[in-house]
Amino acid sequence: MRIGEAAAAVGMTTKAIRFYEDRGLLPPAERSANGYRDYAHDTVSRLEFIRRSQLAGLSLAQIQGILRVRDNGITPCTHVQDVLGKQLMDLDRQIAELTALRATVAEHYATAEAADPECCDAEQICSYV
Amino acid sequence: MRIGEAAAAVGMTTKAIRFYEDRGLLPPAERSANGYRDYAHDTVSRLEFIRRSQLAGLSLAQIQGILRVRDNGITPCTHVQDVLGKQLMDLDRQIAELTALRATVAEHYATAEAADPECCDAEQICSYV
DNA sequence: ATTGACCTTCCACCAAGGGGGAAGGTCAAG
DNA sequence: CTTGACCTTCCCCCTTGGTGGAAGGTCAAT
Repeated sequence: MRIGEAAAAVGMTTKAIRFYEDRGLLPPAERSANGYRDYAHDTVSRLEFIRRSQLAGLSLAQIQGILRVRDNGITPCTHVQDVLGKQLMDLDRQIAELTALRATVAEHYATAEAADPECCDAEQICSYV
Repeated sequence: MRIGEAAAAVGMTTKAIRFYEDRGLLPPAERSANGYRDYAHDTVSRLEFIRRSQLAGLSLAQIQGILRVRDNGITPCTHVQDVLGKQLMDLDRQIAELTALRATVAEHYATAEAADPECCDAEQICSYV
């Protein structure tokens, strides 16, 4: 199948598919006699795996790591578990950071609600932040 | 004061200060006879305001908006409250998104822990994602 | 007079994940 | 035989918040 069909099959753009090939997430495509990329059906599975992984918030680099393991003939289960574990820790860290930031901003907001606008000192631009 | 002194006073790089000027967060600097930027003391306050605002997670565009209001001679209190309110909503949205993503990833992770590695189907690369 | 520490401008680069569009080749249908 | 829909490679563009370096000017101290 040609790149446009593969793209339509998984709901990606042809640009994205070429980009993934360029980044090493897809092996260099087979070519038809006219030079067009010619994909086997398993490429669709691979693209769908990339999509599922992205939905799990994995970066292309992480996805590439998993695919490389699979391409070496090893079942990537252990590696995937590692990556998912790291991803969980990373998400927890991000959520904690955002939650802390939210508390700070909420505090500023409460100050701004309670304060007297006339007390604004031009020197420090704004005392609520 | 010269740019290096201003930078040292607030713990920024000279690069960052020129960048802020370029982005319109600072007015075009006064120049000494030799062409060097020559800052008045209130620039330091302005830079500190920028820093405080960044610590509250505001983007340079948002900070610029606040400074523009202040530069128009208006006390930016109301505008700042608006921006902080938007920031709170934005943070809540981001936290909700990350929390939902975390739940998804945790589910994948639990599946991976419970599943039999031998059931791995090469066709779909990895059934845990 | 020359070194060193400043300063100036401008241009390039980084993360991530692609999108836009040019210039050109290929192929089937009307 | 020409039109339209594909495909190819190529390079530039976007976001945000800067950083790095080159090429050159300025100034105080040695």
